[in-house]
Amino acid sequence: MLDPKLIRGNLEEVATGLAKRGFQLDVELLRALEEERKAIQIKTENLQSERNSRSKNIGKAKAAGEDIAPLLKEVDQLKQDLANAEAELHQVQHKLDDYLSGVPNIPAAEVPEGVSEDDNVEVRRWGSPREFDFEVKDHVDLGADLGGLDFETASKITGARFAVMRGDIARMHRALIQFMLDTHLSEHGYQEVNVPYIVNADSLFGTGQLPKFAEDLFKIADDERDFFLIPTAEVPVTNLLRDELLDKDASLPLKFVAHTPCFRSEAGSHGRDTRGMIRQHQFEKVELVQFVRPDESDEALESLTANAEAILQKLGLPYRTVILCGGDIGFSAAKTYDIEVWVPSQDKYREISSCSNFRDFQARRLKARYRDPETGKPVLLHTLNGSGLAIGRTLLAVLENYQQADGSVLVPEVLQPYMGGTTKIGGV
RNA sequence: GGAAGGGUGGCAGAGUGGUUGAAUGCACCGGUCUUGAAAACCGGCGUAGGUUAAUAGCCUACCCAGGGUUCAAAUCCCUGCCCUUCCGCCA
Repeated sequence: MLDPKLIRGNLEEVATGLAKRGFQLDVELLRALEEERKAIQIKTENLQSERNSRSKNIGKAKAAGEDIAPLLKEVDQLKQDLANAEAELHQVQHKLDDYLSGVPNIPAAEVPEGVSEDDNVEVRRWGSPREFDFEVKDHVDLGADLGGLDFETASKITGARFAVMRGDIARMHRALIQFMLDTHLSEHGYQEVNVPYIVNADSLFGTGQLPKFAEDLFKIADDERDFFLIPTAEVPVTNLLRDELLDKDASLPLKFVAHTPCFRSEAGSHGRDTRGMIRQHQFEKVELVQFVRPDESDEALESLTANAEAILQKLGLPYRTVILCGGDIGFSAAKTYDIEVWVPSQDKYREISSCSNFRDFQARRLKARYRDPETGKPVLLHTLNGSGLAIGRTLLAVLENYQQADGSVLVPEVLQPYMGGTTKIGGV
């Protein structure tokens, strides 16, 4: 959520900022609603004030043993007027809230102009794609030949966009999780958390998935409760601080790492990436989340992104990092770097991590604050998160980049300790 | 699933219809005292919204949430959520 005061006082500037991401702010609607709100609120509060003072007088009169009947008569009309005014005020406020909760974050100044992912700008590249002297297989064929990746059985058990992993591939999948967690823990200073995979609507509102993106989520069928499967650990982890006010001596930044499954309905993605592990309804992810002071979030995004990139470097996987253009940036984000890993079978880089600075956009929805040691006043935190990394896509990248002519796959050195010293999957 | 008891400020914990945004203690901030610290004493100390040039005043809201009763609700009624204890079941 944007700061209502900012919008009120800088309508045109806000509209211009949002235009960069292709969002057209309804300036006229906001101006009208705001004008209405102001008038009704003042009226309502005046009536409330009058009710309060009259009620106090009645109390005093009664205590003094006076006849209060005439006083009650006086206040009769007031009661009705107040009820009307309050109802009217609620209505306007709901209209404003409904509209504002659907307004996305303003892109940062350095976010490039553009309308689609084609306009994203590469900021750096690491490693160089390997030259293969044989015909590369994609991970689906590799996995099938190795007997460790099975999409047919998964579709029997559940349906499309699920996978069964077996043997060394399942083990490598688990090894990747452990390796990433350990690296972020011991080298990057994150604290491990284990969180619920089912969340309520308030949590999803806090991080921005609701109210606009309900169709991307799996909702649990339950008459009594509004529960959803998490689309990313960002939701439960960022909501750790919902409705919290950190003590002024709280140590910031707070850096959390969590491993969770993620569930996405992939509505609107029909026909895209239907083959293989790229786009599944269920996948696992190691997620990085930071809560920082407002003046430190720009720098925090750089280090968080570097933390995610470090995983790819240790795994020896070539990648590039792009900054998302205005048209491609997510609803809640002010600035996002995507990290894209080299996928040999597709001869291109594919997203494996998305690292974003949300500034105070999520924190305002969440009411996640800390007490400024200088002023003693509550201040909204800045939130950031990024995949560090998506496990399925990392597995896919390892399989394809480390494949050998005989169909076997070498195990990256850093994973070997997590696989009982195994150096190769398949082959002889 | 059955039974009972609870949700009040950063924390603990009073308060059952009226001048209570809320006693008291702890914590915290400022001051006095002290060589310094502690103790003691004095003062301050919630959040959000509105108005405003103002982080000055003033007004409003908030005692889990949402409704209701009333001139007036932390206090009474209803619904929901959450927590605790006991029993049952269960990984």
